Amino acid sequence: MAKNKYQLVYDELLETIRGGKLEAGEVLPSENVLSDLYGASRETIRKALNLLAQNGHIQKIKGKGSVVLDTQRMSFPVSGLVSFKELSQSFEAAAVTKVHQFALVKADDAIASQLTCGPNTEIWKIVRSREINGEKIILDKDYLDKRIVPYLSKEICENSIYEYLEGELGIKIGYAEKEITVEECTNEDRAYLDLRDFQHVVAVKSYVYLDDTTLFQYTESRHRLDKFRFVDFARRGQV
Amino acid sequence: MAKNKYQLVYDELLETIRGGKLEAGEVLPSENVLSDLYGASRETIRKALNLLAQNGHIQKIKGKGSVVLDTQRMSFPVSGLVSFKELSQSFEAAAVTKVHQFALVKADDAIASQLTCGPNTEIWKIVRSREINGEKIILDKDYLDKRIVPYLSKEICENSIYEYLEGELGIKIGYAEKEITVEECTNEDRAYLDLRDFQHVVAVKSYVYLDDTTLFQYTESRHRLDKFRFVDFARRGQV
DNA sequence: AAGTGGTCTAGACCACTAT
DNA sequence: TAGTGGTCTAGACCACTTA
Repeated sequence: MAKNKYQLVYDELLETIRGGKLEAGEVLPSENVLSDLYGASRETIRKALNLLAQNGHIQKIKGKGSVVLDTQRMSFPVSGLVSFKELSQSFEAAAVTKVHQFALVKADDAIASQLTCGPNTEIWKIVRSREINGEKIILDKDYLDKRIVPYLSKEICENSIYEYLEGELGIKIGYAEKEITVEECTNEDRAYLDLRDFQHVVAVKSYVYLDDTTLFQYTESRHRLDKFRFVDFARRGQV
Repeated sequence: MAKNKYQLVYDELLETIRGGKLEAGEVLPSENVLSDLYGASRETIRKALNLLAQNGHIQKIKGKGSVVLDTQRMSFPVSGLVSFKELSQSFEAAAVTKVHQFALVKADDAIASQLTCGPNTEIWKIVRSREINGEKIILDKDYLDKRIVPYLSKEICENSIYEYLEGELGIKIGYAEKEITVEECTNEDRAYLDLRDFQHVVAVKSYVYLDDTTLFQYTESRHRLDKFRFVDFARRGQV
């Protein structure tokens, strides 16, 4: 559970916002009031509020207060680091994962360059398709460094790999670099996806790092054009 | 100028990283050392370091220090809020902006719903194409609320609107919501862009807000498929 | 054991917004 | 003028890494 005081404040405030107890446009209690309310220093309260601001839930206005933003407008953010399982829960749609390939392979040149590891490094290779409302829409190709993930199974891949890594293995994921481009369909895309007559797919390539800056995963997620949507919340300056 | 102490520290540290004085993998001086160095309290130093971490320049590791990340790997980030002009400067390519439409119009229903303003509100409508290396690749359609931007000219649009808003008018942009999807080409796309025989474009829709949560701009940026690239840096937890 | 970053405090002064 | 958020300080204790 949230053992840090600022995370606790963050969670509770987010809940009151999400729960609709505060409408968009209303202001949160002032920092001093919250400070008394939670028995926390003002800086600790500010830490929680700044997190809410970063994630697009409030806007802090000098002299006024912390205004609640309309978070429904764009609905859920696909931004940041979220796994497919977390995503599909927002969908509320029937999502089915099918594992097409699951193997432990030696890194060839292509993989080695993506994971910046030596050739012959042992790598888990997983190919999965994601079916939503009866159509195979997304093709996920994952490569995981076995030195970091010693064990894996087909069953885990049918569920959520992230859930396993963070929950079971206690692996702490630090950050990721993502690139979104549009590429021509490959034969692999056509084999595993319901592509209709689209000539292109949206390719999302992710490099995932541990807390200690170790690169341990490369993922290529290929989406059918018409079903792709990416939402982002961005701030101009820094918080 | 950076009048805040933590911004000054941020700028200087970023410069030493960018300038190559620190290689990827090396560690910054510890927070206590930087604290002495800059004559600032440790919390102030931490504020600067957390900004560097958020923006993907360093990774802070407990017990070790602040490790410099390889920021070249993905090259420039298109993420966050950047205008086309800032972007094209990174390109180093010949970028030409052509203004196709520049007019003050009354909001019709379509625009009014995007800008959540009443009908008949006065809106600047600008349509521009962006040419890179001799090809018209991007079509930008901007709608700006005249109540916020009282004056605008074709010349300004040929340059950077953001530069004008922030520099000349002193408008403080707070945040933006962005959505990336793929759409079928319209006749407008075909008229203004060198589309070859692509059937789709990447559509980036942005809603831009002021510091005080006023929505004042809606922009639709339409990119030719093969030239689109979006790079993102994401952290799992919060900083 | 020494050094690192992570959390938290109690207080200060400032700039801005409301009235 | 009173209240708000923004910056900054000096100090404390903790968890973690390294030697």
